[in-house]
Amino acid sequence: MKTILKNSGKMAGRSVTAQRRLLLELIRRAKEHLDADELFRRAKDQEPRISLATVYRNLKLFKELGFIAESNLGEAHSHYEIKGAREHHHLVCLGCGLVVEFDSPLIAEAKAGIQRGKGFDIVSAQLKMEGYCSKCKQKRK
Amino acid sequence: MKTILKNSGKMAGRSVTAQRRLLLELIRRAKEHLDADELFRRAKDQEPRISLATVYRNLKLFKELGFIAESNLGEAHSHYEIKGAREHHHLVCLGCGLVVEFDSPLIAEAKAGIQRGKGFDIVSAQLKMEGYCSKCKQKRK
DNA sequence: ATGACTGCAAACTGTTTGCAGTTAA
DNA sequence: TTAACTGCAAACAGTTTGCAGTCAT
Repeated sequence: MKTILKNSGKMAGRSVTAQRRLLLELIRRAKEHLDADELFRRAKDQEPRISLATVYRNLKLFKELGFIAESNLGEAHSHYEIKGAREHHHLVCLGCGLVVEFDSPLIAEAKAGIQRGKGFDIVSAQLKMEGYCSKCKQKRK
Repeated sequence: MKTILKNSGKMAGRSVTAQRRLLLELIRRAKEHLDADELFRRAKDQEPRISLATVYRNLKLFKELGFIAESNLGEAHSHYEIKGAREHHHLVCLGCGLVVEFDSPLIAEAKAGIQRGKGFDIVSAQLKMEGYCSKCKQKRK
C-alpha cells in the first residue's frame, strides 16, 4: 500500500497516514464492493479510534487520485473498489439484488467512438444493466 | 397522461389522482432530467398544496410501473425522465458538470450478448462515462 | 363505504463540515 | 515547525414514514 501511495505523482502534498494505509489495504483486500459503512466497520476492528468522517474524507481523496472507482448499484449509498487493470461492469437483479460483474469489449469500442465523436477525454465508463436473474425470472410468472 | 395511467395493465388498484396526473405531465414536458426537488417546485406552481412526500412517493411508484427511468449522474441525488422509445446514455464532464446524452448501437449489442450469456432478463441498461469535455481538457494543462 | 392517497411534521440515512488537538514531512 | 490530517459532534441534504384527514372508485 505504501507503494501505491508513494509512487503516484499526484500524491504531492498528501501525507501517508496510518489511517490511509489501513483503508487502502482493506479496500484492496476486499473481494466485493465495499460501502463506506462496511469499510468503517472493518477499519475499526484494527484501529478502534478511526472515525467515519475520516473514511469519507479518504474515500473522496482516493477517488480524486484515481485509486478507487465509485459505483451506485441501485441503492442509496455508493460502493467502492480498487481500480484494477480491466474495467468491468455491473448487472443487478431487481428481484434479489444479486450483482454480477462482467466485461465486454463492446464497451471499450463505444468509449473510443464517443471519445472521437464528442471531443471528450474519457476517464471512466460504467455500464449498469438491471433485470431479473434466471431464478427471479421464474418466480415472476 | 390519463392514457398512460389508464392503459397500463399494471395500474390495477392504483388511483388516478390530480397530483399523479400533474407530476407525470410535468415529467413528460420537461426536456431535461428533473430531480425530485425541481419537480416539486414546478408542481407547486400549479398546485401549491402538493407536498414533497407525494412527489417522492409517486416517483417511486412511476419507477416501479416502468413509466420513468432513474439516473444517478455523479451527484448525491437522483434524476428522472420519461422512458422513451430510444434508450440513451450519459457523458458527464468532471470539470464543469456538463451532461451530454448519446446513443450507441453497441450498447444494444452488449445487452443482447449479456442476456444470452448470463440468463438474465434485462430491463434497462445505462452507460455513464465520465471525463473532460474539450473546453475543460484545455484548462487542465 | 372503504381502501388508496395526501399533507404535514418528524424521523432516518448517508455524507459533509467546523473546530481543536495530533501527526507526517 | 507547520500544513495536512484526525476524531468528535453537530449540521446537512435527500428521502422515508406515521398519522389523521381526504378522495377516487
